[in-house]
Amino acid sequence: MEKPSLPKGTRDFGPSQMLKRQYLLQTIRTIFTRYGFLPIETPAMENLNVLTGKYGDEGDQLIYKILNSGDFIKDINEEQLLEGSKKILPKISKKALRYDLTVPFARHVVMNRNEITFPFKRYQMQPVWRADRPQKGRYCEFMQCDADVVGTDSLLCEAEIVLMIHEAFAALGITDFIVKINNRKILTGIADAIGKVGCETDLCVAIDKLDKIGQDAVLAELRTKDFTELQLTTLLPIFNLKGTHTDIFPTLRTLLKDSSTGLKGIEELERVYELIEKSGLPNAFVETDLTLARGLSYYTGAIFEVKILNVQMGSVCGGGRYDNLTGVFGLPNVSGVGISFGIDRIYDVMNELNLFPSQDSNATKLLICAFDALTFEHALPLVTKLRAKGINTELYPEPLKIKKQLSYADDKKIPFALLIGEDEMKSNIYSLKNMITGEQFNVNLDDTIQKVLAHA
RNA sequence: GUAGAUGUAGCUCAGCCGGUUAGAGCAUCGGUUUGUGGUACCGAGGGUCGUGGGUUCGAGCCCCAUCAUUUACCCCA
Repeated sequence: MEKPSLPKGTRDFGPSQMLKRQYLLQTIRTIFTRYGFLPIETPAMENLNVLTGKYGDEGDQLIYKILNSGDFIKDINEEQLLEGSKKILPKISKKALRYDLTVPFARHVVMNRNEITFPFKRYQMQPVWRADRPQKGRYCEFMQCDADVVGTDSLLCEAEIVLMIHEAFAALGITDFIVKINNRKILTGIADAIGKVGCETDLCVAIDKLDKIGQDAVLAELRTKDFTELQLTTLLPIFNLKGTHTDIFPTLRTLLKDSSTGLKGIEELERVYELIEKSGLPNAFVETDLTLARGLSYYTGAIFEVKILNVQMGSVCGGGRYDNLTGVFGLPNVSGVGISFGIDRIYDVMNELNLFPSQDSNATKLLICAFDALTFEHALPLVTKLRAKGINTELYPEPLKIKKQLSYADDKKIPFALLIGEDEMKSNIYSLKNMITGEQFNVNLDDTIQKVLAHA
């Protein structure tokens, strides 16, 4: 006998988990809809070349590739094998599981450009797959909830993303969170300003560790990446930029005065702050974090990440603006910006903080217990009538011992049981048992309907 | 890729210095109660101690290997 098992980083969801997940998804869906986003879905798999090259080298490594059907190795000779897996990959795999929802969305936009009215706002809630090493809050299969708008440069979209995040977390009861915001143009500007054009990634990776390993260790790491002492000295003031955006931006503007890209980034961020404030959210939980870089290589403007405070968990939301994602598929000048809620992490956090409301109201309300075959038949039309009244009703599928049937009701937390024996069948007066209080009433069908509905 | 931790009943875990027949709680099933659950009491089933080798008179315990799980780093939602 083989023992069943699950691939690592994947999970089953039982009924109680699913009810909570659906609540979470529904809450976010409602808010996306309120902001004018409409749903689409795309296939679990994409052609491999659609996905590769969009996420950076690390990202490409983590894409699950699907082997070609049939004899996938038939066109490979020994010589090619020796060239290594990277070379033969395109020969043995043409498809892959999607790594995020943004790239498939860009692909969808390009393919449907003639039907789509721009700006196009869509949301998408589907699983994605990453061949990562699982650990706390990290899974190989997880659900993302994306809202993106493409076809406009307007910074209102960035501002509305921040508003949506606030509204979503408020609806979920999460109050201690912070939206970290940055702009890739500022990062480019910083690299320009110290004369390391194009090295913003190395820079960010190092700066990001400032809190963890300290300034000296960061400088040491940068030296190994060929940063000169002069460049590091120029960089130093940037390390100390702390406080609100109004504190940071004047200094930053001076530091980046020679980089037109950097200045543009500052200007954009300032406008986003202004729009958020004018939309009526003056005390937004937003913080400019110059060390925020984000690995996905397609971002070009604003970048976001949301951290929940007081909980040990990586970021639960991420997103940003991408100017050229549709461009790589042949549709230039369509800028997009979006946000992705990582609902598996949000689920874990809400569970930890006990924020899920009871989901009992979604489950069965009434269990009908028949004592024997005859009363079982009698119960059949009753079930239909009760269901027609909108009451979630079950008839225990076999007329077993009442003990057994009530145990089932208790186990499933069904609040009412309707007992039907010979006497009840003859009189049409049934015993309705309240499973919570233990009280029992003699009722007809109408009373049953009323009592059960009243309980809800 | 790097480093650590852990694998004992369906689940969570005890198991002393290496010593006789490997335990508990929960869960499951049965009974006390053949028309009444959740509480209580009684009882039952359930184990190749991850796997393979080694040391030893003797291994759940020590050593080696291997597999699996998990945590942290990197990176990410």
